[in-house]
Amino acid sequence: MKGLVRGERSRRVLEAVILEYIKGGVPVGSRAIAKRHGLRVSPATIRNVMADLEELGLLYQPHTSAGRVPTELGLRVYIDAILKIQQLSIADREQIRRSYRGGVSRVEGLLQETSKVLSSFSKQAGVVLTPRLSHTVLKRIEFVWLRTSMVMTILVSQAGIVHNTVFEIKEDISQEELDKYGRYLNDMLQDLTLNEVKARLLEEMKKEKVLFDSLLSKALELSQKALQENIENSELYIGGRTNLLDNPEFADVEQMRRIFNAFEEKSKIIDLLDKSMSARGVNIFIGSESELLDMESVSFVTSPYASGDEVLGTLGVIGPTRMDYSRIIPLVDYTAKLLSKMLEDTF
Amino acid sequence: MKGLVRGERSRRVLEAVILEYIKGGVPVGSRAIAKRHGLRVSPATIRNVMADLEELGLLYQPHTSAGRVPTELGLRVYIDAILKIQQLSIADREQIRRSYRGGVSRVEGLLQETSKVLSSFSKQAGVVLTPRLSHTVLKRIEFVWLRTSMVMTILVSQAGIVHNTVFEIKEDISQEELDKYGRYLNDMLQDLTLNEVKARLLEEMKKEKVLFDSLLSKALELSQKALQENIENSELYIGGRTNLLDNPEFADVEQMRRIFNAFEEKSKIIDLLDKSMSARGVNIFIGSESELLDMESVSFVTSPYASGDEVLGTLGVIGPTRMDYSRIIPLVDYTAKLLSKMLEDTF
DNA sequence: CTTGGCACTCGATAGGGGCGAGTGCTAAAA
DNA sequence: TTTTAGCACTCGCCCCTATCGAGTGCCAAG
Repeated sequence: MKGLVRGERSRRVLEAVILEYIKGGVPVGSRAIAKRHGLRVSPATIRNVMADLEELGLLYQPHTSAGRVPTELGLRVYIDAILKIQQLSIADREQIRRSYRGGVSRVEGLLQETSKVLSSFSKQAGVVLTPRLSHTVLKRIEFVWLRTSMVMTILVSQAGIVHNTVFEIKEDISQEELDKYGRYLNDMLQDLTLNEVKARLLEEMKKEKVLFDSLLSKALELSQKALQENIENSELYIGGRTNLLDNPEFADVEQMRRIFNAFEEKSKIIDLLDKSMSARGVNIFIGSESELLDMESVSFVTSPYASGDEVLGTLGVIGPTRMDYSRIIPLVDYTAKLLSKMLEDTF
Repeated sequence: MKGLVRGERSRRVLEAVILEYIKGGVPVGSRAIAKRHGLRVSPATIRNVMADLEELGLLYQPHTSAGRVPTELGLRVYIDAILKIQQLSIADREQIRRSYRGGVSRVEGLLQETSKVLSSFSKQAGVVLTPRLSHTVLKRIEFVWLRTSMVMTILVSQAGIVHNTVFEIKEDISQEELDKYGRYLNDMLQDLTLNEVKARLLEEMKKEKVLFDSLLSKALELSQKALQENIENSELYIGGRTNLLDNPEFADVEQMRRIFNAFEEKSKIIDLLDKSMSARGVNIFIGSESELLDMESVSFVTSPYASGDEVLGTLGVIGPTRMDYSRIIPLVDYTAKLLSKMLEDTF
């Protein structure tokens, strides 16, 4: 990939085109580049270089007499080989931390706040994927009697996420009895991940068939039911959708509709974020790379966040391919680390 | 209000203009009305009537040589005095009920699903306001030890809504102890509304000062903390935002941005829905009536929903003032009743 | 290899003309 | 008195054309 752009000058020109394009959003011409960016050559020379870059597929012209616009590949090369990722400035970091003042008293709130921080600092949309229950450690399970034969189960994960499910049971069970099951299960299942819990339950149920211990058996049955529903859910917080409306490339309504549909649908975005959960550090998807087909001009910058060793979820920024990567990449990186730290400190 | 439109014919014409306008979204002319709508008079006559209606402020002309468009007042008169609200068809009702199949296992899910149902049947945005905790009956309170000095409180309301708060306490308390407090409080507080609970706690704390029963005192202190944060929260589920993009009146981006900002902000919409919570039956806010200033061309159709006698929250449809009230009003009405029934049956 | 010059391309913008939907008014008909 | 037909008029919309200018590619000279 790095070999794609040979000369130092080519690289400078590519960078210049991209910077100008990110700033202005319109195709950039040779003159503009020759003037700014201190390349001490004439526009004509720039034009030659640009023609080369176009041949390589890094730039393209919307029409014959227009300036150049970077292609996805061009952006990719820029990000991988040219952009030097800087630290976020002290001032920015301070300001981000300040956004969290006022104390956040629920993980859900913390995550939601994070999506807002991401959006307001990037001027794009911010997203935060909540931990998938199946990978997190169970902290507590609780049964609540609602009405005859209806029981609610509440699961609390190590990270402080609370899930609940309501379901019907064949015969009524009193709250006292439910409490007993709860105590029993809490002793047995604490500090296992939900996937382990599931396995453990199956195991115990087998034994149980032999022992006919009805307390245990009922407890197992209950928790089994509760787990079925809860384990694969994952929520997505989205902040600053409206920021996207300010991007001139989405003035065309059709494009806009696609993105907002994806926001509403969520599942596609969740899938994408899920993928980047296993990667370490910041991940970037430019335009069609995300394979969210029909999302040509949208980029994602994502990073997983964790608590201790346990990777919990992913957060990121969604914006037009033409976004200020040099600022957003460090932003996402820092925010992920900060969130990780906050989760660690609290839970 | 009813007196505003005297003649039977005036009324018919107003109705005709509104129906045509709702259908087409463009100013409607005298010819169109004379042709359809079986008023057996000439366009010229219609024009005279229209001129009268315009003088009354029920219609207006965007410009001299255009047709007429209903004003907010015109819509108001139409809804209050002309529109006969019909029942939703059996087929529609059946289909709505069917949308809820597949079992909904959490109230949150049920409410969210309802916002989707509202949006997909209205082709507009659907909203559902979750019960405000302060008015609902407490079903259960639970404390979970997270780490040294950090405790999570989980509140379950009668209606099956689960809230949680995390807070720091001065000295560490073991899970066993927390359980004890929980049991104690559950006995004491069950079946009071959270407002009553709050009052009760204060009362007990006074006694407590005298008795120096440290179990009770700590329990009270804990729950006090938990309540502070939780009691006034109210969430808003919004479904089908993108439906609004299809309305030609929002082709202009500025208008769109305002609405989506309100969706993001939420608090304004929550306030509005809150207001209509005390009203009985369907409530309609046309354009500026909502006093969500800068929301001129947006209407709300809302209705409270309940479980038993207890009014829990509000749901509704948000769309352009030009929406099909004759369909949406019964839709909102039916959905509110259906949701009420489902909540009642489950919790 | 670089540069200035130059012809050329093509989108964006503005102006002008015609079209047609719809009006208000008037005078005749009911 | 009310309704209707007729008619002149208004004005947004659409299409066409002309103009403008940013930016290009190419060529020949440095």
